[in-house]
Amino acid sequence: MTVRRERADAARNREAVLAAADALFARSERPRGISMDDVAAAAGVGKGTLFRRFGDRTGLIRALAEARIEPLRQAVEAGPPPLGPGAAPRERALALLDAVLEFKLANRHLTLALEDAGGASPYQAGHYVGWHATLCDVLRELPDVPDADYAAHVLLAATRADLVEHLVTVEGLTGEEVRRRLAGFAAAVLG
Amino acid sequence: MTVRRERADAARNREAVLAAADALFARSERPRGISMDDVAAAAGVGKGTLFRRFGDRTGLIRALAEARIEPLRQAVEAGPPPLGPGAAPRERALALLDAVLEFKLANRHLTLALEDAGGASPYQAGHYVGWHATLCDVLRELPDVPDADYAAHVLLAATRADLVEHLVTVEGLTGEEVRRRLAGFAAAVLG
DNA sequence: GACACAAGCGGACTATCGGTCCGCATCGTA
DNA sequence: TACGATGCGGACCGATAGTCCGCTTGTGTC
Repeated sequence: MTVRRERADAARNREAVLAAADALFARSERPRGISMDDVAAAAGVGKGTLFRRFGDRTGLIRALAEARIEPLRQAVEAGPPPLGPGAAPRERALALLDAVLEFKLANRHLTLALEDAGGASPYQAGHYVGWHATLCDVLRELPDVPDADYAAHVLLAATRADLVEHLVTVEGLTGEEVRRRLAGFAAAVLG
Repeated sequence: MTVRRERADAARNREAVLAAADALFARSERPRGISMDDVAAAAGVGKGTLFRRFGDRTGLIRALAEARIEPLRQAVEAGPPPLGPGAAPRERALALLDAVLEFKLANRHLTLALEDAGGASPYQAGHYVGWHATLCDVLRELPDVPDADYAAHVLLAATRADLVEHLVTVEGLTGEEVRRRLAGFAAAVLG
């Protein structure tokens, strides 16, 4: 069983595509406005390369998001409290929600593209399932929250990309204000 | 100023299109899978007729939804309590949320199509703005809810079509169970 | 270094879909 | 019946996701 190493040019192209797509999505207001041709051209590769590597448009966006989310996932799974394990339930729940919101604020366009992606339910994406699971676990330890599963869904729904986008661009809030509001709301829910 | 009456054939076609689209969206699991050609064919009209009447795909879906939502809007604006004006704030808020959720449950595929529609933010749609405004007004009268504007957004986010869809099809809840959960959560938030 | 073969590349090509356009049919009216 | 306005329909267009296959390039072997 020899491990097939990735060819050097393939690795180079993968990086080029991810970097180009990242820049493109970060710059654009409307995710749907960026075509796969755009990404291929910006990365200086052929379209075939894109699709062989990432399967389809959704796959590309997911790969992009997954790379960005990874540090957060690590921090939640094995980082120091209050985000990592070991913190008091209430503090950890608040820290998780704030971290998720902060991530979405920092990557607005990308998360918008991700939650928009191709009609696939955002509720089945790996990162969402992970966040929901840990939030559930934590909420179950709080006596004031009767229905942890549902409460976790709703609290995470408060961080949805298009809601955040609306609060920032239409209602004119700053990122900090949105974070304060979520913190206040969540604190009330957690009792 | 003579009022230009709608021509008889135009009215007939409009009804045919709405009925056909309604049936098509109700039947299909994935809104994106239904093309304008499908609707035109099912209604027995040409594509041009569709677009002249409704502008674009989003316009058609909105027209469809608007017709369905109208009774709910009426009931909220001028119906009897607890949904209509005059009820105690807490009861009215709970009634509104339940009514919205019930609507989305009864029109799952249509609301899914609506919130998906063409990259347009669901937060700027007329019905959402209306629901949010009344919910805000009502919440402001409750001392236990500090940030009415944001709380209204989050509570309405708890009724989002794709979340409801996920709870029903993936987590296997019944509509009644979802309603109970929302009611429990909202009751806790309202104090 | 030369060779052979697998892995990867790229961009022309296809299918589909939203949306437009315009010659023709139909309606309402005098 | 005749006529102008309104509406119809489907051929057509441009864009875009995704496929395909002949060619190139990297890599392990002698």
